[in-house]
Amino acid sequence: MIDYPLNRFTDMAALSDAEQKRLRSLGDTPILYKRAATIRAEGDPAPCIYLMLEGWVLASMVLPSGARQVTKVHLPGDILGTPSMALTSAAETLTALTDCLVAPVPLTRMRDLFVDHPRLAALFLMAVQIERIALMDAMAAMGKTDARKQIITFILDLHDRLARLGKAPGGAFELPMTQEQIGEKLGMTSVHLNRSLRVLDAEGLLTRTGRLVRLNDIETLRGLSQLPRRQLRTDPEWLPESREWGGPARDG
Amino acid sequence: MIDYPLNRFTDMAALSDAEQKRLRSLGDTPILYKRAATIRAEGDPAPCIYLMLEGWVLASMVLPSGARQVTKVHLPGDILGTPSMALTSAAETLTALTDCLVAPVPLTRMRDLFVDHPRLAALFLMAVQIERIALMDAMAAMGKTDARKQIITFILDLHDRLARLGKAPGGAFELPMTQEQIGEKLGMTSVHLNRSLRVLDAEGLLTRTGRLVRLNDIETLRGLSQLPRRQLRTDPEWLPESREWGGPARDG
DNA sequence: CGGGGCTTTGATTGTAGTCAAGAAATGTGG
DNA sequence: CCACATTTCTTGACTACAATCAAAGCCCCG
Repeated sequence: MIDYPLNRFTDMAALSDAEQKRLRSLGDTPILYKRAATIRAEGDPAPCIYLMLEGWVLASMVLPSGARQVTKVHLPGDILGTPSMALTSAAETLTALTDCLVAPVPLTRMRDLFVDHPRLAALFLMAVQIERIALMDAMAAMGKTDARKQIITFILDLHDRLARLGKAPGGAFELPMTQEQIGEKLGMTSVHLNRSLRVLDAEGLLTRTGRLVRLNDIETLRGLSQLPRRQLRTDPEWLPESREWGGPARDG
Repeated sequence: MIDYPLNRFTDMAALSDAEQKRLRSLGDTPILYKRAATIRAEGDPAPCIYLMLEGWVLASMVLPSGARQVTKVHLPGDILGTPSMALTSAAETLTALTDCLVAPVPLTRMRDLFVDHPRLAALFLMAVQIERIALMDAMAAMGKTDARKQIITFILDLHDRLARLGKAPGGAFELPMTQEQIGEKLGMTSVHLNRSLRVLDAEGLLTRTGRLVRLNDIETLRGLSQLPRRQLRTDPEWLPESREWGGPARDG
């Protein structure tokens, strides 16, 4: 029974007590990874996924050329490592950006979730689709947008996700990534990223003080961002009904 | 009961008779869309997903700037429109590249699938994860790769998917896309795509005759492609058991 | 108070975008 | 089956955004 942000699920539908309990008992005892630790490397066996409780985690893959592409910046409440559910070995490397807390969920336990709680399974599927849309959006930004707008889109996305967790007071937050890593996310070199960042700084749109980023004019930034605002479907009529009982609780 | 390629499911696990039957009765009567028809536009309501039986379909999104990004080229056996399951309106526009046949599946019917057949629900989830990995790969190729290698990766992916359907005899296939559309997929202008294509042609790696593409040296091309070959997890031990009975058949 | 990673800046190169126009292919109607 | 209209493809000339290479300054941490 761990205290874990359920927003990935509750954003889309109300959960019964039994469901909340089930989700909270889904993960094993959380593990603490230190900053820069590798949680799981590309190619490793992938017998579990992870619920993220605290910290920042980078998901990335390395191409044969040696170049690294960051595919996702994960925040608390995210579910890590799910793309690899369908593969014999992990598709992405998961690296701790800060000290962080993650609870492993053996895939065999996911089976029970699918059997006992079709509603939670459906919500899990929706969460995955949301991630997929995030990838589509990132891809569109990369393909069709110049560096400056891409940075705005990225920072704004982080801001909105942190704000939902109450972690971006006054439009400011700590960004624990090097410019190299941000560049690897956006598909540009750190040099070019740096220049573009200072342009944004000079324009007064955002201020950086060390790793602290402050969005000075969120509305203007939102206007410049090239992505549609997605509207979550809450309580879709196709969701299966809640089940009050959903199989034996694992921990008594 | 429609004849539909089940490879998206059977690639990963054997299906019981009941399961096959259920999948084949999932879709409504197939609809024929003519070339260039819009199956569903971005922003439309999205009450269903689609099973694809025949033809080619493009999934794309348009940015505020007016630029279009193609997010996926769909082939027979694919499941269309699933990203929008989690949204109030469709995230992508689905356009028929050729005359094509698709069977709509109302989302309410997906609910029954989740309730009656947890095993099929889990396989569906895995199929979605595969799509997500495809997006990650495409993203990596865009961010970290030059035009020539990106084209190789794209053509090779199409080839492999068609070959699995027996539609790329001798390493050749019809590609019913304009260079503009291919450019919109790869994040480059049609002019630049054209020049890069002719380079590949001049190098002898691939031959184009009208819309017919022939891969002359697949092994060399595969070596140049910058993506890892993903290995599907077949029959993962965490899959729920088959159910012989899975709710009332819809059509008797 | 070093030292190593990170950031910043400059100079130069190169890949890809833009604009434009002619050629080829494709589709349409008579 | 041909003639015309419309896309699509191809090519050239020029521009610009981003990569590369290199070095200096900064800052945090031990």
